[in-house]
Amino acid sequence: MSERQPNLRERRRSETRRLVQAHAVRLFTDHGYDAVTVADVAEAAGVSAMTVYRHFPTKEDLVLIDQPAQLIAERVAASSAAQPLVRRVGSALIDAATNWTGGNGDEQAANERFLLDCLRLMVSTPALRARHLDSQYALQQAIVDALGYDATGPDAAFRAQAATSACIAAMHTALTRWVEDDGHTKLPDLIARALTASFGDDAVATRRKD
Amino acid sequence: MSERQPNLRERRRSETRRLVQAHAVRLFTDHGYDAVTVADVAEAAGVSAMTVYRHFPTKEDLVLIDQPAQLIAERVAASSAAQPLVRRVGSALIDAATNWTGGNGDEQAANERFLLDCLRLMVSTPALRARHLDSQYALQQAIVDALGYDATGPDAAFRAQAATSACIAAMHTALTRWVEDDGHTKLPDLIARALTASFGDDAVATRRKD
DNA sequence: CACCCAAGTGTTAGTTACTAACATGATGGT
DNA sequence: ACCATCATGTTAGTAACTAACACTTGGGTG
Repeated sequence: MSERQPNLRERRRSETRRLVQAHAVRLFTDHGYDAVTVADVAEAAGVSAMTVYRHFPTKEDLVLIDQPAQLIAERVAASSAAQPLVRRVGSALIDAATNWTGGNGDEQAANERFLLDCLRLMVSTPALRARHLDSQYALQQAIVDALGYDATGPDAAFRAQAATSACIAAMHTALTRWVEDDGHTKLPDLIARALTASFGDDAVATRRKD
Repeated sequence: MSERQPNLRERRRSETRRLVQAHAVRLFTDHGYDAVTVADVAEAAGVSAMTVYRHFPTKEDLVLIDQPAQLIAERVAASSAAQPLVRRVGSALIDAATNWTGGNGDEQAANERFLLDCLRLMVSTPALRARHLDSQYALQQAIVDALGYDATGPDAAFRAQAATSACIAAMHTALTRWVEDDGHTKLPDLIARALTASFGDDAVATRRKD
C-alpha cells in the first residue's frame, strides 16, 4: 500500500476505463450483447468509439475478466512435485479462488457483484463463452509450464497437459455453477467438489493423508 | 448404402459446398486464416461471396468440423450406470474415436488428411480455437443429458457436469497431440493415455476388472 | 410435352466491428 | 514559461456479415 502515487493522467485513464466497462456490462445485461453496438457503449459512457477501442482491443474484451493466471502458476510451481498432478493443480486452483473471491470489504462486495455480472454474460453469450474458454486454454499453458514437466520428456509433458486441462475443465464447471447460484455457494468449495467428482477423494483432501 | 438417390440439385449443392470448403482450407493453410477474405475463397471456388455464406453461416464454419456428438451421446446412454462417471464417458469417447478415424479405404485416407488440415487450423488460429472449444462445450451438454443424472438431483447433475467436462478436456489434449503428430499415433490410444494421466488406470482399463 | 413452383445463385446496398492516420488539447517534467 | 507526451477525437477505409430483389434452372404435375 505504499506505491500510492498515481499520476492524474493515470487516474483519469483508469477511471474512464472503469466507466466504459461498467456502462458496457450494464447495457449488455439489459439489452443483450448482440443488440448493443460499441457506439452505443461509447455514447453511454460519454466518450468516442475510438476511445473504447483504445482501452479494450475488441468488444468481447469489455466483458472478459483476466483470471489471475500469474498467481495460479506461481502456486503450482511452488507445490511439491511428489504429489499427483491433479492434486498439485487442483490445490493451486482452490487456493487462488480463495484469495480471489475472499475478503469482506464494501469494495470487495461490489467487485464480486460486477464479476458475477461479467461471468453471467460469458456463460450465456456464445461469442463471449468461446473467448473465455480460449483464455482458459492460455491458463492451461501457463500451468503446464509451471509444472516443469517439459524437460522430462514428451510423454510426461503430454500427461501434464492432459491432467491440467481436466482440472481446468472441472474448475470451469464450478465457475458456471457459482454463477447459476449467484455467488451464494463459496467458490473454493464448488471447485473442490468438482475436482472430487472428477478425480476421486484423494485428489483434493489435503488435510489428512499428508 | 441403399438410399443412394440424391437429386441432381442436391448433388450439385453438396458438391459446391465441398468445393468451397476445400478451397477455403487450402487458402487458409497456405496464407493464414486472417490473411484470406471470404471474397478470396469465393473467387477461388468460382462462386459469389453470397453463396459461401449460404453454405457456411460464418467464415469460421468453413473450417469447423462437426464432431459426431450424436454418436457419442448414444454410446454414453447405452453404457452401464454402475460404472464410475469418467469410465462411462471415457469409454464412449475412445469408442467414437475408433469408429471416426478407423477405416482404410482410399476415400477414408483423404478424409483423414482433410480432417487433419482442419484441426491444424483450429489449433493454431485463436478465433477457430475458441469456436472449437465452444463446440466441445455443446458436446458436453449432450453427454450430460445422455448420462441421465439430471433427475437424480442437482448435486448428481453437478458431478456429472464436472466429470464430463474433465473427460472432454482430456480428449481435447489428445486431439491436439494427434494433430502435432500428423495423425501417426492412433487417436484412440492417445485419448486412453490422456484419460489415464488424468483419472488413473482404473478409469480406462476396460479389459480386466469387468 | 408444356407449365410452374421452388431452390440455388448473383447483385446491390447497408450495418457493424475494427484499423490507420492525423489533429488537438491537456498533463507533467524541466 | 516551455515543450514533449499522452489521452482523446475525427475521418476514412477494410472486411464480415445481412436483407431484399432478380434470374436461372431442375423437377414434379397436368
